[in-house]
Amino acid sequence: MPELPEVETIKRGLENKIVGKKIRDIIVGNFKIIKSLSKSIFINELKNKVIKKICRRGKYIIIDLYPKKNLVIHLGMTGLLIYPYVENCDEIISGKIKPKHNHVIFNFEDNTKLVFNDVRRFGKVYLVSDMREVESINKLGLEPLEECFSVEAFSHILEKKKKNKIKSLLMKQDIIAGLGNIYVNEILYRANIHPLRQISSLTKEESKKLYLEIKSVLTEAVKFGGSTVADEAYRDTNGEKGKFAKKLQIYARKGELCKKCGNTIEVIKIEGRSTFFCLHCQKL
DNA sequence: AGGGGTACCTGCGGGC
DNA sequence: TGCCCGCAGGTACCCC
Repeated sequence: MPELPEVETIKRGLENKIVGKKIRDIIVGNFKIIKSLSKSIFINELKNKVIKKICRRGKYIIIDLYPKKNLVIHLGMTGLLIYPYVENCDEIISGKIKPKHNHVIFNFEDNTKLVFNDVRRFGKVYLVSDMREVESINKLGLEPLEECFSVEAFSHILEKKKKNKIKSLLMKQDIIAGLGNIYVNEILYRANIHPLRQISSLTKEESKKLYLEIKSVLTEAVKFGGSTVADEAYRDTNGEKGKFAKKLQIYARKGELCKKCGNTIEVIKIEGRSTFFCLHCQKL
């Protein structure tokens, strides 16, 4: 699912709409989604809390509540946050969003609802008093769109991880937080680097180009509200598709012709994930 | 340390 | 038409 641009789009959507609202009650349809607390505690703790602030870290959405608690949401592959959720909006938005996959419903005091819907149920919801309780967030690496992700920081990472294949490295959340399969494919294509290249083989120019493409692909994707590939699940909080999909030049384009050189786009599996590339533009 | 496999889920499209 | 297979934006855990 959602990688950094999609999660950032959802975060911005919620920010404009639910900050300041008070939670009246919660309906949890599937407790397997809820981590780190019993269901009754989860529901009781959330009642009467006010949404104070919304942040993003990697692919996580962090909702600060008052009195102090943090609601942390990871969308997995197919998680969605829909607001405002109204009866039958599933059909209006898209046949893809089925009410039977509404796993958590937040009812606000003004009678509006925020719905967490997730077909495949890989998503996770945590409620904690301290962010340090969410182990996986502690381990996240640099935020690629923040200043901390500088050319120097990136060179330092490459230096430390020389033996990795470049695609494997970019996919690691504990190194750079927020990249996933779509954007890694896209970034490597634009940087003309084969996904299986050993990091130690990258020239200075290639590393620099790669750094710039990470920043520019993500920035542009955020600007376009992320990517909804073909007719897949991702939607923003209003149920709208991400408009960056039509800008994707390599992802899911097996057999099509490379826009730069006209060669046929190939696909291989790397660590179990489909990896698309043009062997002419991205030499091994 | 890095690489591979599997598991967690549902739904869709293709091949037969 | 139906069944089986492989595939899908992620992560965690196991093994070598």
